Amino acid sequence: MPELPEVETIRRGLSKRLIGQKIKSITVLEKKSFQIADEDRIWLEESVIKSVRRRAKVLMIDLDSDYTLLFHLKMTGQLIYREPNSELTDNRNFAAGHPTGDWLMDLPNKSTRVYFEFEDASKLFFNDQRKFGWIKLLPTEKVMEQKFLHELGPEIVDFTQDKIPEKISESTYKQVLSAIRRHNNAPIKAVILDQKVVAGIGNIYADEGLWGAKIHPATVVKDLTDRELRKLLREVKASMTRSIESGGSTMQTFVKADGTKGNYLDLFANVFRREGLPCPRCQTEIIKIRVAGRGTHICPKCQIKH
DNA sequence: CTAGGATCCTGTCAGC
DNA sequence: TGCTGACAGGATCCTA
Repeated sequence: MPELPEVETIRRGLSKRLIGQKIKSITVLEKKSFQIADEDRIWLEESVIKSVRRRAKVLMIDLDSDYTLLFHLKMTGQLIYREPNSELTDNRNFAAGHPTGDWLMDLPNKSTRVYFEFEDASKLFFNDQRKFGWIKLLPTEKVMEQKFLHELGPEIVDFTQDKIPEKISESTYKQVLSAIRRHNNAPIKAVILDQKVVAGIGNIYADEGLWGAKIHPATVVKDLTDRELRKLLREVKASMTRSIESGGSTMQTFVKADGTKGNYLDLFANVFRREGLPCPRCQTEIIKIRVAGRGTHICPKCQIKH
């Protein structure tokens, strides 16, 4: 579920709240979600959080023990930070990730897999309905050697900057285009979802970018020009930027000011989960199809297969 | 090497 | 009201 913009939103939110905090205790309710050996726990308890980083969809919390906690939220992960004795919507609190009502519930609940308590009595809950997500611990200097991080393709731009860069660098274009072209017979949507080709694109931003570039997701790579592929990367980047700048999938966007439930996709999405609604460009009804084994949303008029 | 499908899990929703 | 199957904002593993 959470893609690069969602994880970046979490990074920004937790960075403000966690740096300098000392871990007092960790409660593991689901072993599968906490892939850390008992003997390595000494690197966690009593350690202080130094920084919060991100690479692709992986969140990294660096500790003063020179170990790093790694989080992957996969489809249904959430991170929920709560101050003691505070109202749920108090802006000292923070929740982001898969948008469900867990954000507003007493915690831990049945989806809570692991939670951390800090010295000031604040808590960080890792909730994950489907249990695909995980937490790992590695020496900080070994983090980037891990296969799943080492093999990642480039990010389109550096989204961790406060001011997100306007332009994609020429070296990134070249690197990503040559990686895309290694999959000449595959549908373009499948290729941009491959984290080894380009890091951080998931189902939402794939659909949004393809709509922006007017490319049918089932078009095979060899039928696309470099110009079309460059346009696609620009559109993905624009959609991700709008998502991050609108606050992403946070509790603040989930609960509207009048108390009703909002949908953060409304803040930036043109096609994703909008089947049956008019295309914002040509008013044709958006349809849902299957491409690369994933639900896929397109405008059947704007996005014609080559 | 690439391409495509099954798989890990829990919950929800449409259709009978 | 059950029940059943499809599906879900991810990525790996297996086979051809």
